[in-house]
Amino acid sequence: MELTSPPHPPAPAHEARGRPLPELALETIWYRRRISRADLSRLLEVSRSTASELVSDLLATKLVAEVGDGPSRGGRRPILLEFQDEAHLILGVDMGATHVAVALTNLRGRVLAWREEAHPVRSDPDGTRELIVRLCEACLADVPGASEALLGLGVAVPAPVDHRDPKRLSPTVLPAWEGRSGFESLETHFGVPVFMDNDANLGAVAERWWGAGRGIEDFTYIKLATGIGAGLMVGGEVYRGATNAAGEIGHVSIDPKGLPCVCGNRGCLVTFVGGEALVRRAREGLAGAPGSMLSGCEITTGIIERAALARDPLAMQVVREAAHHLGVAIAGLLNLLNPGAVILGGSLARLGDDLLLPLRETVLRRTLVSSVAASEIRVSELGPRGIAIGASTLVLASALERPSLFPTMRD
Amino acid sequence: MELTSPPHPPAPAHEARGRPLPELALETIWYRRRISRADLSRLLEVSRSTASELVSDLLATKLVAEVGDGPSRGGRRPILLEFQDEAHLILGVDMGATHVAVALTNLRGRVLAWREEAHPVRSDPDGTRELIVRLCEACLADVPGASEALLGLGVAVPAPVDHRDPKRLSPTVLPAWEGRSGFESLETHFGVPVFMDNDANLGAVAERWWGAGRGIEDFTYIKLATGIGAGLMVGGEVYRGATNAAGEIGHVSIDPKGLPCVCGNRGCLVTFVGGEALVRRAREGLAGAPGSMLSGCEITTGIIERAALARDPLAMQVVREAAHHLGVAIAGLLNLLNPGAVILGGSLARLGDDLLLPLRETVLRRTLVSSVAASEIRVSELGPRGIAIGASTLVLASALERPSLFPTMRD
DNA sequence: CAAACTTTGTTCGACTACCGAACAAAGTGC
DNA sequence: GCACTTTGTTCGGTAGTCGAACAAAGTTTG
Repeated sequence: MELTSPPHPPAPAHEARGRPLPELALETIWYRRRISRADLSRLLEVSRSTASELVSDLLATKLVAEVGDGPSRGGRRPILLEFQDEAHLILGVDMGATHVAVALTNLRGRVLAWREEAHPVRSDPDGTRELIVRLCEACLADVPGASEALLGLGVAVPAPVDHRDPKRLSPTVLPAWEGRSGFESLETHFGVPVFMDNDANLGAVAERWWGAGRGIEDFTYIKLATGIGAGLMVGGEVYRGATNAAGEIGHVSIDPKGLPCVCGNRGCLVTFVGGEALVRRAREGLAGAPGSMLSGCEITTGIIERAALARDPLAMQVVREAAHHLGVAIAGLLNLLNPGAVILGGSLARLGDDLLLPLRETVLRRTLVSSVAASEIRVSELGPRGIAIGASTLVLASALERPSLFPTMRD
Repeated sequence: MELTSPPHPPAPAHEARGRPLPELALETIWYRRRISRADLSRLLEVSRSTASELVSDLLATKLVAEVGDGPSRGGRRPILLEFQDEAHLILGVDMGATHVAVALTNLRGRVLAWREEAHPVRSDPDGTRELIVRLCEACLADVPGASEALLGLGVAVPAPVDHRDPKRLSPTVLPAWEGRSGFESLETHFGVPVFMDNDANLGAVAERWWGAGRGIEDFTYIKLATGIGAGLMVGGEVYRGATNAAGEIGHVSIDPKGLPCVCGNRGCLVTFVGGEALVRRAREGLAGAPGSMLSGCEITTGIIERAALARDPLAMQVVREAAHHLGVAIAGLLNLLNPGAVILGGSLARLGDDLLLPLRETVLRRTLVSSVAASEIRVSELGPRGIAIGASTLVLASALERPSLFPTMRD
């Protein structure tokens, strides 16, 4: 039997099987997608009789089904078991600072329906909650029978949160929300559990399961948007720090004599690479770049990105500068955390090599050989849907870890 | 029954008991020091009959003994079981850049014998290995019967290491050692297993078990000596990164336009706060401080530290400047990692408040309120013996996790 | 002080999860 | 055609854990 990793995400811990066998069995079948009882018994290191017993329980839950015979390996042909990816559906909500997006996915992270809409999330909690419900229902309406199959709802919020308590919200970042998410209403409305986490953390989760972080235990995901936040993946789990505030890389100073930042520090990364900083630098550069695509319009980060993709010299110059500053911060990150990869997400990541090449150059000049050798700096593989997919994955991961969340495994 | 934490270190995971009960039982008795069968059954959440059975096995190993009756709580008085701290001894070796120190400890981290000696460790591998053996034997000779009771040997090395393979050593930091530790000879010489880890990591371990990091799951230990390194404690475990290079905080840049560093970067923390930087700053300041204790002698970091403790103005000025620079780096660390504490070790930590007060001032000015609120910056509680104690603790932790290391539990 | 109640620790029968051996079914290879 | 493999099931055995019952040694109440 081959033990090479199949596609996709976190392999169940093969070594010390700490958890109950039924859970490990379900997780392993999900992970391998198709597997025989014999292979399962070898992977879990239990006897074939035990594997058989476990499987017969799982068949009863309808999460696993027999799907015909596999190829013989010199003896009787194995009966293939397959995880039923469509047995349940999950709603993943990306609540950004200025927009809301919703993905309806199956149990393999595939997006079956998608909705997004601009909205002043920061200032309008009630309207945001209504919008979330509306977009969710629109997604559910796209897929017949979706409401009945719904397993749970995951929400990515642009603020530090205690992921164990989806009711509360940090009041310092979203003051209008008064410290309450109000997502209990989602729970009652859709009749399923609601999970919540920080957006950068969920970006990291999504990349780990389906994107550029597959197979990497320790990496850092950096979301480059209006603000800058990081999701730290440590040992395959999100690292949250002592008070859920880990990952605030935007307020790491890269120049102690730099401009003052709202946070009280000077020369924060966000004052060089944040949305407002990019707009400011573009404006400053307009005088020296008369023919630029950026002249004569209201400059936004979206416009700068588009102009850079169209190879506008001024926009590219702004991006290049930002990349160099980002490089200084990432060099420090590499020295301190020695991650297996750095994955860039957020809107700025769309620029690909225009961002990566100057960034890598700065990093190479500024790190110890040993630490950067194994480190790779990449852009997100999931693009703008990554955060919503991560929110959905949050529910999936919880369910695979604690299968009692599946209605058919509760009895 | 009270569930408040007794003194000391990592409590065994009470929740999901992932590991075999005999191991958890031993660990719990070690942790509580004295406990009855009834209390043990409640802590482990097993029946009293099972607890009784587990205990009778442990009594046979001599690691646990009955030590009379405890106070009644309204019924029959409990028989107290006590972990036998002196059942085995451990050697902890602190291999610094310029010295070797050895601690002989019991199973509670208490130092029973101590030796140290200056030595050019970097350039003389063979002499260092001989010196380690000599100091270890001297320690063993101090305690009657120590050799027979020896459980294992832990070594702290001043370089990144793969702690799972004590034979290899990073050749980039200690070139004369040619990538080999040669510690297999220690294994055969003393007839016990040898464990190895990086010195900053072991400083963190020691503080977590016995010092300023007790009860804190996530903290950062910073060793301030000739070089500057950090041990990152994440979820109660040392975080090593993808290639065992995590914690290189000395080469995090705090000023991108600063002096070039040997690592290729500019303005590394070590160029402001490292041993050579302190000496350089002291020399530069001599002209403006005619009566200083530092004039007229060969300046070393040790002398600067002593002068600062004696309140010499120039030395204090050098320390204050270093503290401010360190503060910039720590502010970044707090924003990025949000640790529950930052613990300063190494020789510079002896200065206590002279270092801490200016440091805290800089940090307060440079961090988000939320992240620093729960974070505390402290100095090591273990002092110069911390690293050796950490090396000993490495062995202790391994044995409590995998009790088959105890000879009496092997059969 | 006796009676009632608590707590501790042990004993013992029962249950559960898992294993290994044996076996039938269904393949491959010479 | 025959020997050998692999798969999946059946079934009796075993180790680990539990619960009930009990004796021993306390405390509290009247």
